[in-house]
Amino acid sequence: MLRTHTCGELRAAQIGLEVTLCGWVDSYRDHGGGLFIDLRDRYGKTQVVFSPESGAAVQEAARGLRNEDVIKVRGQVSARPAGTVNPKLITGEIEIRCVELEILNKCKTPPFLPTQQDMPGEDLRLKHRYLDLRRPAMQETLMLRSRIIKMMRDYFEEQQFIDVETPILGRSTPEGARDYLVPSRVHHGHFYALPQSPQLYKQILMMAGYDRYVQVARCFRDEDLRADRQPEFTQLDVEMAFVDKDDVIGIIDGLVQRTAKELKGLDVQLPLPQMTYDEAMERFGHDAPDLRFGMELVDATDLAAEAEFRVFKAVAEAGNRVRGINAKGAADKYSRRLIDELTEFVSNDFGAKGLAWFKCEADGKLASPIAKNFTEELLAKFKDRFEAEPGDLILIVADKFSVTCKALYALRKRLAAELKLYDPKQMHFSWIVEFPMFDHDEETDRWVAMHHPFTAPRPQDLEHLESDPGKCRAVAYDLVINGSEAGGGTMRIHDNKVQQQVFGLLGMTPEDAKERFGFLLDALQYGAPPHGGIALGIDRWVMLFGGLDNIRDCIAFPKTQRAADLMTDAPGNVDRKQLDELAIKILRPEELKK
RNA sequence: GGGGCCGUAGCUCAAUUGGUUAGAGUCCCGGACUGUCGAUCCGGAGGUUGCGGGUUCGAUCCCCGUCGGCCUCGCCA
Repeated sequence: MLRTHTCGELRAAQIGLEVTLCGWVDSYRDHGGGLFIDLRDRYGKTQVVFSPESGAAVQEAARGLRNEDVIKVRGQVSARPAGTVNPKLITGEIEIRCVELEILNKCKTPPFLPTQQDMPGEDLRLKHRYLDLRRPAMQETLMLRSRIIKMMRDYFEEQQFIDVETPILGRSTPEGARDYLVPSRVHHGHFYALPQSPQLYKQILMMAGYDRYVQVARCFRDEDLRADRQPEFTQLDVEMAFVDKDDVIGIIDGLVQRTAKELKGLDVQLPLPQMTYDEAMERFGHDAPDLRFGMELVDATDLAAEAEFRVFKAVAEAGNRVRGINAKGAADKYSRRLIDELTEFVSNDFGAKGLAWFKCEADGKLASPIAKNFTEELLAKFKDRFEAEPGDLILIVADKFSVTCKALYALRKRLAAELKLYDPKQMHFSWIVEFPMFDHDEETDRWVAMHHPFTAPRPQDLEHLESDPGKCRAVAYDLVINGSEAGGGTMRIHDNKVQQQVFGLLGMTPEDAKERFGFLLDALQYGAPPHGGIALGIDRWVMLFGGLDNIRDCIAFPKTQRAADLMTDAPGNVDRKQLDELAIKILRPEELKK
């Protein structure tokens, strides 16, 4: 070891000890006579003093030190003179009187300092990630990530789970997300796909008798990125046999409780609350609602039908919905101009044709540009329905159910943030259950699996699997933390016939199904136990428990929105020779258009 | 593929209605200073205003294109 201690460990108790520290120069203060260095490593900072006692040569060398130089210092741990103790540093009672200095690596003037107040641009941070990762905030996040993963591993090991690794090079299954493909050198024209998740492998493991499986699994999806989405991400993948959904939920409940306690000191009451998908859509317009605050969606379709207001009436008569939210006390905070902004917001991105609004005046009456289309009596009914009080702002969207969901969900989320309806430090955990088995794809007029094609329908819904797929509910459950999908799972089909039936509903011929999933259909006939599981998004857990709003800050080497790594410049060109081995030819853009 | 925001000194930002020599803090360089901890003080260096084109007497500012970063819709079984 080059060092005897870290920069975060020395205290008054070690005064008098001769120590050697290594680290980065965090800052330097040259006073001519004496010179001070804060030496930094991931454990903390320690002040190093260079004075005439250090010797002329050492002091001279110290004078040349600059930020981010990597040095080794030897010296005695000393009490700081009275009045110079620094309470901001955990090591602030002591300092090292340096007698020997070695510069291990001189740092060029860096493009930015890990210690600077103003955050540098994200492109620069990603390009020089080694500098960015030196920032204490990044180091804390990666240490938190490490703790979370360890906690998960410990927890599942205690419960007799076995960690099994599954292949990274697999077979493409064109359902779901776009695959990352890897060309085969041995089989020209054939490709591996990187796993979107280890789904089928873990199911096969259940059939193989490994009835409690866990893996920290890297997953790949070639889709566009978002603040909370990376093309490669990490899941805690779990699968269990001879269980029902309550067993899986129970296991995860326990993990949530322990994590919240150990990381946040929060006492989470179990079982975590559960809400059905239908209820969530009705009350919040989304399958991952943020339950840290109220402002629920209110239905007023029946009242809208009574109005002389054509927009409302037409929507109600067409069987669509008129719904809204009541932003308590927000009437004064939203001027006409700001409401116009909200209108633009819901119409540009969420397909709403407009945003109707009422302000509840001091006299308790609802005021609005559209109020003249309503009788006094009807306005009073709206007021009651939305439980409006003076100062409240009611915002209403009239449209297809799905549009009201999207627009009001977005509006609710935005207003809650703007009105500070929740404490950002607060955490809320819940389950959304009983998702639909299928979504109807308008474009292709086909049923598509809402979760994945291996999801088991509820036993009571088996009968209308064929007759009314849209009504069929799955044994599915999503873990929602603060309005973010933090995990999702299902019980799986363990019956060959049901699995074939579902494949059929998804538009696969028996031949298609055999070609793509023959191994699964086979395995289901050789002793497949009832099983189910879940996958937790580890990056998102880190984000949520770390109070961060960006998944890139939870990952050591993330990709930009265009899926590039600015440090290594991946993806990059490859040699002609490599392509030849793979029998791959790159088309020019104009050739591709054909 | 669509919508939006941003790009000015190494870094973080400013620059009046389109106007004359593009500024500040920090970093960097030189100097001063015996207790600082966002050290202080003095001096200095540092600019293809992302790139290309256009409008104009004149463009950091307006227009078009392009590159890059971010947010978002679609997409994400």
